[in-house]
Amino acid sequence: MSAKPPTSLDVAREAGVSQATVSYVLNNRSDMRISDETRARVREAADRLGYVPHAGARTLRTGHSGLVLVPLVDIPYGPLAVGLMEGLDRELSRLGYTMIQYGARRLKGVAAARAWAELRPVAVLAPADRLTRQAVDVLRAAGVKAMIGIGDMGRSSEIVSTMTMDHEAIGATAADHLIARGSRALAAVVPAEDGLRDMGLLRAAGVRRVAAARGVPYTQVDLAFSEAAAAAALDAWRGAGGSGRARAKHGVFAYNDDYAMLLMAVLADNGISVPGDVAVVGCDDLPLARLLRPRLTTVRLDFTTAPAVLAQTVDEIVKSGETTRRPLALWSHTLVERDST
Amino acid sequence: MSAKPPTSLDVAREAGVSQATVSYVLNNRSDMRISDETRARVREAADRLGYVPHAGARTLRTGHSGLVLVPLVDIPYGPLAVGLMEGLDRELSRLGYTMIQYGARRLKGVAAARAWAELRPVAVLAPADRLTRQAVDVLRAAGVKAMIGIGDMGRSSEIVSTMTMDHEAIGATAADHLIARGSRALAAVVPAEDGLRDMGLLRAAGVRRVAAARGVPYTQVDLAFSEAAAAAALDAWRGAGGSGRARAKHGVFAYNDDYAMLLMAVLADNGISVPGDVAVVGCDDLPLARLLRPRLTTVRLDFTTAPAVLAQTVDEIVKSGETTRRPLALWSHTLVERDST
DNA sequence: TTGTATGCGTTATCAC
DNA sequence: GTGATAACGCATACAA
Repeated sequence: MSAKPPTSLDVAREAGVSQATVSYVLNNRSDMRISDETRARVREAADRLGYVPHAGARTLRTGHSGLVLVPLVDIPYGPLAVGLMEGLDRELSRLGYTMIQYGARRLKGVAAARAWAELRPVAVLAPADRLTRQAVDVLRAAGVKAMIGIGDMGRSSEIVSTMTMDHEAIGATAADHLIARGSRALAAVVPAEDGLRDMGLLRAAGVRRVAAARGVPYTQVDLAFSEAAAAAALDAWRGAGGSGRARAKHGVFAYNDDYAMLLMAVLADNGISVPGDVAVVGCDDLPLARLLRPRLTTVRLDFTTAPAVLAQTVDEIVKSGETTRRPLALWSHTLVERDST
Repeated sequence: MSAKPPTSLDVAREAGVSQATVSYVLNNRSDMRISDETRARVREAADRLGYVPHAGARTLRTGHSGLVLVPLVDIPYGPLAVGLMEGLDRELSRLGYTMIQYGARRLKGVAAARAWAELRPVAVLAPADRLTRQAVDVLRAAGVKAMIGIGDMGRSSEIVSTMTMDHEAIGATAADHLIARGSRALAAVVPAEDGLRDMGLLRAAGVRRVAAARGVPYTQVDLAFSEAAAAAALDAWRGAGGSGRARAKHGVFAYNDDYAMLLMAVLADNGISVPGDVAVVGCDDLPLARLLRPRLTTVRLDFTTAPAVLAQTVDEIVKSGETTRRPLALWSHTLVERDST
């Protein structure tokens, strides 16, 4: 029933001027001297008609969309990721870009990249493992200027600039603290979940490194997120002489706060005292984890500077056309000591 | 450094055919009889050049973008919301639409609607309170066919089809269960947070209604998400004769699992036994909440059918051009009894 | 200071 | 079966 959306030509007719004048006025082009009276007439006409410019047409004409595509689909959603996205959106729009989340979940591999390329974004911020050689070629051929990988696990950093997370350092920080608080045997939880396992291994490597340097025994605990799995892991650990006669106080880095909560629930069920028998460190500083008793010592990740730096980086790469790869370390971490260590 | 992206004309030249033939082949138009050999040549040429069609140009020509805009920015992110979005993305792409998240956070009110309208989406699924009369006018004028509000709180359902949540029923379910488990005094937590308060009031209304029907006293507990606030609320409640000499067993519906965890932490700190002295019911069935001891009884929300129905509804409205408003009740809830009641 | 004309990449209407 | 051509809405070089 609704008529077709008004175009700039409609506005021109309504205001009694030419289409070009409408464009000049609505884009605030100061190099074209336009009388204030004409400006007012155009603006009023546009308002009256409810005119909204057609982004596709503008993109076609100008050759750039200002779109920044952020197809972060299967990242672990939580307060941290949401905060990062919100900040990024804010900073990018401040620089004149339009941030859009478009996953194209159904498409795998290079097909997904093609779907992204159809929108002719000026930049793509995607999980690093999605930016394969082929995907990057497709995107670059489609005119994408800046491509930044998020959450590098090592390999893909060869291809594009990547926002790395030094997971090993996180594990090391936790391990250092555990030893400082008296642990004489260390363990690290590695999640069994597909998307988390790689990060878990890196964090565990940090724990192992510290354990080796300090000369304390180290155990890797592969763990699915269920009470049953945790209980089984605990039994196995006890069977191996865990907190038994060895008498060495154990320290566990639980990968993150979720796993730490799982662990502490099972430890409590089995009458193992925290931090008396076992000390536990989480990661993320989730609001919920502070409600644990004892309160959870955790590694807090700080992304506050990331959005601004990331947006700035995108802008620079877009404007300079540079193709060099930068490593981006945009976060810091702090150990927050509470009662579980 | 990179040359401009290849166009369908480039593909035509490469394949030695006309531009129109390229379009026919790449769009699989069966009404035009094209020799298999030509088809193959075109496809190969497109692949070789890394040709990707220009979405903006296609939108301009065809008059429709296939874009479904989902500017859900400040909804409470959690496993539920993420699952809903993932399902919606899947179902919409199955129907040939392209789901995009674009918040335009910086823009308020009708300015945000204008930003959405620039993309000429075919449908917009937005928080119901953002789809004001004015915003709807802007979008409709820009050719948006279907507009669906998400998370109605009552008022805006007058304007567009809205996916409602019967929050009152959730509260009532919790209250019924609490009474069945022996509670003789009910309370409902209402979050102090801006985005949650309205929902909290609706859920609390359900508790109040059941309390009145069953003739048990009812208390509304306004609560910010902090241990200090919860401790203060507990003191106030005790001062008012809470679980003291009245001896009536109390049941609390804590709004959701997060607040339930807050509550149970503070109750434990004060030596109040759950469910002995106070029974607690949460909502959402968060994985983490199962780790509580005692395990948390909760109201599980089931959105499994929502994505398919929502996508189907969008498709029907788009294709029929209907403007009637439908109420959409796309979820169900179940009480999951555990140990806290 | 304002208007005219052209082209961006695509699809669709017509001839051939 | 295939190819030339127009039109979508906008921005801009150029003419007036």
